[in-house]
Amino acid sequence: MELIWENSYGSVSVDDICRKAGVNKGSFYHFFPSKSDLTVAAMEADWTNKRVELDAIFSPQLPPLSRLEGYCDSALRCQENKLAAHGKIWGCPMITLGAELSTQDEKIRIKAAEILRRYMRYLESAIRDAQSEGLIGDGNPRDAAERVFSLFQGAMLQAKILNDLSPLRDLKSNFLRLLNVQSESALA
Amino acid sequence: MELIWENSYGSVSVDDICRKAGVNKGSFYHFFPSKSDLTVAAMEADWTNKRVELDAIFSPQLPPLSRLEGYCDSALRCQENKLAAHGKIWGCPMITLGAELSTQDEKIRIKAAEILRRYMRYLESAIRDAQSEGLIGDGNPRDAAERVFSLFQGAMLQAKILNDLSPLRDLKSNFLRLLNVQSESALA
DNA sequence: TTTGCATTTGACTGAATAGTCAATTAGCTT
DNA sequence: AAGCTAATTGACTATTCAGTCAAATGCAAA
Repeated sequence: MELIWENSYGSVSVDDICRKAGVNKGSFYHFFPSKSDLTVAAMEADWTNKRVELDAIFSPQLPPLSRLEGYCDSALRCQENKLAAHGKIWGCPMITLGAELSTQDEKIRIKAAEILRRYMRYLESAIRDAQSEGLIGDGNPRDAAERVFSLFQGAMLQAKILNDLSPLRDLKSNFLRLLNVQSESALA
Repeated sequence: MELIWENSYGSVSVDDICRKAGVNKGSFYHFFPSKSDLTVAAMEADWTNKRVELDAIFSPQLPPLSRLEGYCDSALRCQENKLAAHGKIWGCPMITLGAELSTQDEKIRIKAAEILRRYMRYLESAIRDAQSEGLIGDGNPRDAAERVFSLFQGAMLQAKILNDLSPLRDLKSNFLRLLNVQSESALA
């Protein structure tokens, strides 16, 4: 996952993966029928790791808008680290894989779509809670989550391509704009 | 450009490109030092083509919010065509290339960033005109263009990965939400 | 200790890869 | 027609690629 995330699916060879994993090629193909299948498995494993952090960020114990704020902060921190360590913004691995392979590899596309939907579920639930507290405007929370996530993904990608974190810094206030925030104080 | 857009940079070989162009490999390398350089040239050529259409969509003769609407419509139509013809949503070629190669190929990253900035200039000017007519809220129009474009890119990518046009259908109203539209009638 | 299966090994294949090059051809200028 | 340069040709290299396989090893249960 690290190799593919840092570079790209197309530029990473099975030999590269085996070298990094300290494994022979025969072992690789003993467990995975193809590079594509390994990638799907790596995507799922990445989700399993990430989930722990996300469950904490989106804990229902936290005020709903703080959850969204925490999510933006964590994304910014993550990319700050990549930039500091490697000089490059890596973006979101699911999006990167999806952008590269959605037209070519249906299994990878489906897995990316599946995981993105899981991400959106966190947003949806935070939005629903925020609505019930009267913090933001009404409307289908799933649609709202979808558009907030679009903005998030887009900002992430823009940051990657411009190699500049600023699109990620304004994310918090742009989320609220998109959610018809009820009082300006929520922005504080 | 077509090959790379439909597939990906990594999956298209110089041989593929030569075959499609009806050209020998020697000729290719007579004009371009590498596949990467050809890609940069193809990106610029793609912009030159696209520009004609964009100049029409964003004509200052049109009401500013109609320009944004026209842009959303044209993006939707474009992806509808790809879906109908090839069964897949192709997304935006600059974003696709940028997502795949920004960490690996600096020349391509810079060209993608340059062209994305040109796109944003259309948005910025429409937003500034809309502000001066009192149609939308004030605020730095460049920042507003950046966030509208983030949403646009994100929706495009989400459509590609989900292989479903619906994120593109709500784009128009989500633009306005992001721009603090002054009257609901602007949504009509 | 023996049986049996899961895992590991590393050499191997055949195809594809980016890029080279000397020789040929085309087309323009004088 | 002669001369010159730009463009074209296609065979060539050396490397890398995904994927295979028969043989060897590890390991756990009986």
